[in-house]
Amino acid sequence: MSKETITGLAKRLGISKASVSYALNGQPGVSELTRRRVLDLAEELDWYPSSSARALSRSRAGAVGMVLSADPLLIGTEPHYMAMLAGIETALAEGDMALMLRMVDKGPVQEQSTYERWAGERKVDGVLIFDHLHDDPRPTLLDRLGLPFVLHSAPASAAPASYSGTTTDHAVDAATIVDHLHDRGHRRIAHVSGPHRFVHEEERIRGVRERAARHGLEVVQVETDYALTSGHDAVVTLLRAPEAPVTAMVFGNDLMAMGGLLALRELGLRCPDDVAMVSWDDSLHCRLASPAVTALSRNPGMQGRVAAELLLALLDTGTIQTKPMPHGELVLRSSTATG
Amino acid sequence: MSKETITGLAKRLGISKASVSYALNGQPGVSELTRRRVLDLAEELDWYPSSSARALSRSRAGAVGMVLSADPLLIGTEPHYMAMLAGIETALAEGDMALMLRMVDKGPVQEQSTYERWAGERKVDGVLIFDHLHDDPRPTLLDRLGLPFVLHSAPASAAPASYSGTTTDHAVDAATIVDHLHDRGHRRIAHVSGPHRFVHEEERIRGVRERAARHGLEVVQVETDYALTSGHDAVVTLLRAPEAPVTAMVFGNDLMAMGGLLALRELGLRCPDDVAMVSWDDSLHCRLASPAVTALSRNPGMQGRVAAELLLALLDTGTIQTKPMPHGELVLRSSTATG
DNA sequence: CCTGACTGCTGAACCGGTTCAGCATCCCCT
DNA sequence: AGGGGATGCTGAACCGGTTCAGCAGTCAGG
Repeated sequence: MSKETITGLAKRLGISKASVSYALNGQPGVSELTRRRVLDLAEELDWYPSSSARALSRSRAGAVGMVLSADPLLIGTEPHYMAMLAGIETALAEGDMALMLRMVDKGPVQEQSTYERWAGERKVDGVLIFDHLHDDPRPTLLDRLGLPFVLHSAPASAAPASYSGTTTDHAVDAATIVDHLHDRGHRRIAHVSGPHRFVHEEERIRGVRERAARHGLEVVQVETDYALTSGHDAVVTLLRAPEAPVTAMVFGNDLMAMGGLLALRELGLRCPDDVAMVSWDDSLHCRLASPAVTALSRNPGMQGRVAAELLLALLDTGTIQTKPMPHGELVLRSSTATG
Repeated sequence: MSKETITGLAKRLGISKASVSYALNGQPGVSELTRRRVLDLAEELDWYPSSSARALSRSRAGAVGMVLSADPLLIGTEPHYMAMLAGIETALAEGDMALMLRMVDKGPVQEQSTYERWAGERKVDGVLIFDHLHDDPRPTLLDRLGLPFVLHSAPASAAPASYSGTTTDHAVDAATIVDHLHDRGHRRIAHVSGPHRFVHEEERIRGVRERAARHGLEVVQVETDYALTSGHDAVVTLLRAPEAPVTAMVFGNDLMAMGGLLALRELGLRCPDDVAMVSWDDSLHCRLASPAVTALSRNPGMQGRVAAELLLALLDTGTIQTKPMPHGELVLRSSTATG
């Protein structure tokens, strides 16, 4: 039980607190000999400076926060989040920052009051936000609170220069997907997207529509909410429609694609023979499904890592930068194979 | 930007810091009138006391830590972790505690040095540990460090009374699974377990063996490491064995069960006709697989929540308690259906 | 009328670090 | 020999809360 403090160390060594502090932090003002003596003693006692005392005097918490604002069920089943989190944590650990995690289910209000609280208590030095919304209230709020932030994975078209973030060009990804379906001979496709309030969904929708137009493809758009059952229901509705049926479907995430597969099976239809499928997120689900589902692989772990690094840079040096993420790569699987 | 401090509040109200502090914390020593005035002003300015100053003077961090010690790939694909995390976070939020998360991949050494650091810096008030090992060094270490902890999901047989934790009776779960396979007419089964260094795996293995013996079943044990490919490889090995083949397999987690299904498909065998399968963890993977896999549902979210509540109680009142978790329920699916 | 308990409040110490201004030394240069 | 600039160190203030001892004022009981 190390009840040791900096004063204790100083006494043992017969020097002042100040010198110990300088020595520990690699600051000038102490001789190399003294520095060594301090570091050695600290190691020997395995003593670490109290994080709260440090936070208080430096006015820096040494932690960044992240709010996962979603249905716990969705969070639990979406491998995407965990992969992203793992990337983020790795980068933060290297920058010697702790990750403070909060999960809220009652939507944006809870998320925002979490930020207010964190800012007021100075509990985190910055936050990472994602899933950019139309008229997103968060950047304004965070600016007002003076809480630095990085906006992760904002659509390229909506990328604002006034704050740090990673951007994704969904138009390119849309083109990749649509081109593939066109190659495979599809002429009428459905796009089952997530909620339109997400800016990235809008960009995807526009991307799909424009690229499809170029090829002379018809597109049916359906808005849903990323849940497994929504994917299922969307497919049922699509296939019951009076118009000519689509021959391929693009899903906004892997869960909906899985729901779609279930629906197809129920309806006695086969994939890809009757309907081909593509998921906008790749995950183990897509690999394991039968048929395995063609999906856009976007490496959420690496992306999370980059976002975290941007945040560290912002906190360290105040550098505001925007980093475009690499385009997704379409992993071809059976769900879009041609007979 | 609230640069307000407790001194500021005190000045505005013309009273002392001490009174403001008492008022805020619901402590006696101030009149109801004064308390109201303080609380109202705090609300109006939306001011919150600095967490680091508070942590320093109370010597309490207001956060608990958790180290996820596993291959990032495994973490990202195991829905189990996320569900548990969601439950834990919910309980902590209610107890007004923050969750500090760290992910390490280089195994136990990193995990232990994280605890040393956290304890030294007094960055967390307690930690949650899980995946109890044989001769687990962590309880001893944490005791030495004076860091309170809760051991989540320790096997009932190994439950020590000296510290708080949740326990799981794997023998009962093993019986549930074995009974089911016996009912379905299997006489020779395989048990593909996780690493034996986990105490719960040992308890499961013993549980399966004993129950099987009672029914006169033969059991083939295989030790692996929870990875998808390990499940796959185990199945290939099992089915190539010269002895009589098993007709049912029990997998230590959902990923291995998925790997097993893949292997079966490759070998041109059918589930459940040629080999039946059961997973010890339920998850979306089991539901979505084809055939859907019979699995033991254990509600990791609820269990995480209970563990977090134990930790809160321990920190609050020092209460050491052991809570047994409900037995798992076998969700019957096609992978063990009879013709 | 005096005592003692209780209420409401305050000044000051304290938590454990960081950081600034200031003070010796010592060395180099002219 | 003396001025100027590093170098190495220290005392004290400060970060923003909590908490303790103490001090008036009030009020009930003997």
